Amino acid sequence: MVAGLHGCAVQEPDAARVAAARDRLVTPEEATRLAELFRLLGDPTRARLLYALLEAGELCVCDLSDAVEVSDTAVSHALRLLRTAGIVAGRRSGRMIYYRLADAHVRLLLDLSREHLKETG
Amino acid sequence: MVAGLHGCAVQEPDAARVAAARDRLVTPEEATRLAELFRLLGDPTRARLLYALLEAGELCVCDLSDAVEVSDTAVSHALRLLRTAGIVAGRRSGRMIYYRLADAHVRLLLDLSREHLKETG
DNA sequence: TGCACACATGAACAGTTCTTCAGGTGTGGT
DNA sequence: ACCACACCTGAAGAACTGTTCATGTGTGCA
Repeated sequence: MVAGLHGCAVQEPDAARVAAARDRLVTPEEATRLAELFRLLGDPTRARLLYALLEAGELCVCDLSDAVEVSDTAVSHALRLLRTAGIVAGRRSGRMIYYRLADAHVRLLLDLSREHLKETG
Repeated sequence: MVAGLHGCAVQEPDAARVAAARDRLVTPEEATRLAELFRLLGDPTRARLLYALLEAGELCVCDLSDAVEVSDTAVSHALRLLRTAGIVAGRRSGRMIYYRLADAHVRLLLDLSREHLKETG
């Protein structure tokens, strides 16, 4: 029995590790879902919105538009994606809608990511 | 003095919070850099590669290609981006190159992100 | 030296993404 | 009732992204 259909010829010693990497804890579907989460954080406009909310706690769309220096339309589109994903939530007060971070884990990710700046310069 | 050039008409009570959100800790440039980091994690293939490395510690390209079920060429392209960003590093051994996570913060982010799965279902 | 394997790289193409523009909803003031 | 404001939404176009295909580099083996 020679090598299988896929991958490199050396399979005996690494098969166990490959299996471990594939089966344990994070399934392909889960990794894809987490990638989706990271993808939402991986846009300059959305990231700046989120960090602004992390600092300020709660801001309306026009304040966000002002803080991030992006058109209110673009902010609205960005917030819709974040809202749909449950990352932010809005609260209407008069004509304004105040947005806040709505996911504790995302808050932790944002906090933790700031540490990255100090090291990588 | 009426409202400024930008944003909503209500500016007095929120000006301080907007300023805080803009000035404190995370600058626009930093947020953009962090977005770039998240963007790299925000692709299914790259995310699966990273979680595989998180589990297995060290894997060669063909093992990764097998584990993630993506062509070795696609893996190579993905690894190049991650390598350039300092997220992974390669070690040559014979004809194979073994990759590993090279950034402690990214490792933390990946670990922390897994918690997200438990809550959001 | 020659071949096979593991991996890298460049070009090209399909799919996706983000912004802007134009128009729509809902709320408050007069 | 009307208008202005804060915000939302759909369509459209430019820019970007990720994969595949074809080819190139480097290592080990005979």
